[in-house]
Amino acid sequence: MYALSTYISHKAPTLTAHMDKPYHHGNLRTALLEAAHARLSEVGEADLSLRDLATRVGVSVNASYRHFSNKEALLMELSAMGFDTLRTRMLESIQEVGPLGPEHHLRAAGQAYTAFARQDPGLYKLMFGRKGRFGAQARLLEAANAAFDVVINCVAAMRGASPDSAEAVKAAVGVWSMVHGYAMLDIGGYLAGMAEQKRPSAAEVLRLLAVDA
Amino acid sequence: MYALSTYISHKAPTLTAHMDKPYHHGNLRTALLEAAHARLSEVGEADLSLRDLATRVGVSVNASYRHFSNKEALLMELSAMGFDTLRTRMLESIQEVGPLGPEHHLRAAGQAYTAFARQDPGLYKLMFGRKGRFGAQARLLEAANAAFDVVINCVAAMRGASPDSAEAVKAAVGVWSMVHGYAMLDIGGYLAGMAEQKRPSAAEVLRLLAVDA
DNA sequence: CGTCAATGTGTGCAACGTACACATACGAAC
DNA sequence: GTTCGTATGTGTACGTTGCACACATTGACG
Repeated sequence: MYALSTYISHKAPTLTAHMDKPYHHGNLRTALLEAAHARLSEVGEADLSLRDLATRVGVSVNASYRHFSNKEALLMELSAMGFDTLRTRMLESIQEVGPLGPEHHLRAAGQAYTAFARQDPGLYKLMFGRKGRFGAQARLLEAANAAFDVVINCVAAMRGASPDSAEAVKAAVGVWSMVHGYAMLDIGGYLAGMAEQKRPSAAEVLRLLAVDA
Repeated sequence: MYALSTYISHKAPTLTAHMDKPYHHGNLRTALLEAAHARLSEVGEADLSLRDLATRVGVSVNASYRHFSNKEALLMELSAMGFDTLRTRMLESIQEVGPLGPEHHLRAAGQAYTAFARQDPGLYKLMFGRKGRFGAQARLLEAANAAFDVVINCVAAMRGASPDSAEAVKAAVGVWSMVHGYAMLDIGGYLAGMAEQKRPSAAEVLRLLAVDA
């Protein structure tokens, strides 16, 4: 019934007299985040309820308020973790490519990016719905910027420019826009209605970009 | 207190005995849509409530169920209207450009597009959050496709290809992705944190596209 | 062994979407 | 013009939600 990691608690929780369930969960914070993540692939942010999450994890609703000040805080942390994962995925697929040059790196990162969005559309939508709602949250901001830096570095290398230069950043914003827009249209179902031979792949769309110009 | 068009009712509503307010609103459907639209610029979809809308329009909550089967239906219609407006804005700005050629037309459309998103970020987010939630709604689908057709036609003209050709559609998806992604990043506040001289304008980003290649 | 901070539970509240029964008003048929 | 059906409004009620508050249980540390 529990997610796997639920059992991997740092402090082994003791059992009550009825010995059926420990009073302390042992890893509630992580378990809640995982439950939210899992649920997001089924129902969409609007239908995600704290009560449901708590029940699934086997705990009272209010226990979650010991770990997150409110629902928004939980979603915020989940979003930030999403950006962390996205960054890792891009870095991994860049490393797999090896020393073939920055344009191959960018292509690989783009591929990893759209793969992430497609694999986890609920989380992806959540990630880009958080910010700007009520001012930037530091944790989320940093995670998002760290992911963006991967793109900037690729683009800067392609142009032989510094990652701090305006031209590199501007081009990187263009790349990010393209990939993000494609991912959103895709997971939003806006491409699904098109005839197969007219629907471009992520790679085809990326090829329209003149990054090194 | 009412939105302007609230008073422009087709059937002039009669007053009750107390003569302070007509029993029938006269234009409730439109008034609700307008109220929702207005509210969206202040609070975001998640905090939009039917009760609040009804109160603002001066009507009981359940009256709205005579015009929309549920909240989602109202938002769906509002989204579709958004796509209608977006299409109109693009067409208007294309017409203003005149016979300068398709690349100028595309640029103008892109400009109108991002302007629309910036002017009405709440509505814009709503529009792209609806579809795919539970299958396509015909009305919404048509409106979205009609707007997309404007882009396809521009791109097809630029390439001297048929709007039905796969190459035109694929390139148009690329353009749409780019503009949509940029708009989303912009109104999501993801560009706001960047230094001014590093933050590209919509036009700069669009210039990265090799549409006619 | 006693105490305290961390972490859990139970109860309660206001707001939400929406279903159901009923009230009102307008237009068409007689 | 009265009658009557249909469109459109209201009132009440129910289940669910996020969250606040008081209280219970536990493990760690003196």
